[in-house]
Amino acid sequence: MATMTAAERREQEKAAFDAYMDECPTHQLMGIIGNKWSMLVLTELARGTRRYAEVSRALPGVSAKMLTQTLRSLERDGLVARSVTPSVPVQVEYTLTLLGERIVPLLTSIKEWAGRHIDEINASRERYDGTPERGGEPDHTV
Amino acid sequence: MATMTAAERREQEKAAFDAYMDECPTHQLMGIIGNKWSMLVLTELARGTRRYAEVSRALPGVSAKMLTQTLRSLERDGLVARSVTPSVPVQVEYTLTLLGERIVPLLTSIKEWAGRHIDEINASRERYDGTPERGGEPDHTV
DNA sequence: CAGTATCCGTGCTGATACTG
DNA sequence: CAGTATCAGCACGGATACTG
Repeated sequence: MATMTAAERREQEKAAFDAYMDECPTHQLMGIIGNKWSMLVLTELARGTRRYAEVSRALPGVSAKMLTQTLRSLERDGLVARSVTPSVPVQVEYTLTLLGERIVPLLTSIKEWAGRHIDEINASRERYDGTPERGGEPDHTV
Repeated sequence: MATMTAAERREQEKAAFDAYMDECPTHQLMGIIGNKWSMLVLTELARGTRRYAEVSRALPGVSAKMLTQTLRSLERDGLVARSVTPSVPVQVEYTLTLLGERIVPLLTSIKEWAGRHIDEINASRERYDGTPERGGEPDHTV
């Protein structure tokens, strides 16, 4: 059983790593909040219960498809609760669940870090993008 | 100038929102750490300076292309520093910058939250995926 | 109002092959 | 060793049209 080439070993390691990645809680969490609209929707719902159209209005860039998809996803993950009132035009309300409220502080942390450091990141990007042809520039601007 | 249809108003709001989104620090940050390998690479480098092949070995699932791309991206964002030693086979080392080290606690927060709540999320997903056909089930399981 | 259905472009991601 | 280059798949996201 120890008869295994290095290539086979690598294969196995990779497969194991892939399996690990699929189960990696962090990676799963990033899949949840890493997409374009989740954080925005969560942030809006953190302000209070909202109806579908209210969320839509708060996020002028979102299409109906993406909003529904995001909301469904968050509902499936147990972060958002959906309740339907069967009135004449049906009324659907979205609220943060307990779990959903528990993620808000984390979102706030992320937003705060972003706010505090994004300037530095953008400065770095400009340096990286803008100075490839002028190699002599000293780093005193940093 | 106030002559504007509701549709035009919406158009403008949407354009403004899109512009806002592009500059939104949080959204930018998610673009940085939200992709597949950034957090893993950052985490590995948080353990210490690593050479290209060392990072590659630590992350058996990553292809050379993606590793280079991720590393370049992080370098551009000023989170990682790349230093080349022109020895016979060139030696390239990657280290976290000061800014890179400042993001580590945030990454840790994310990982901790994920670790503490992923079970609940997965339970919710199983409930959501597994009970569509049995509608009569009361909610006492929640 | 609150969605669903469909089509489609872009970009992220990866496999493979090649290089100084 | 540390990449680069090219090709290809597919999921993400969006525009548009339609529905109970």
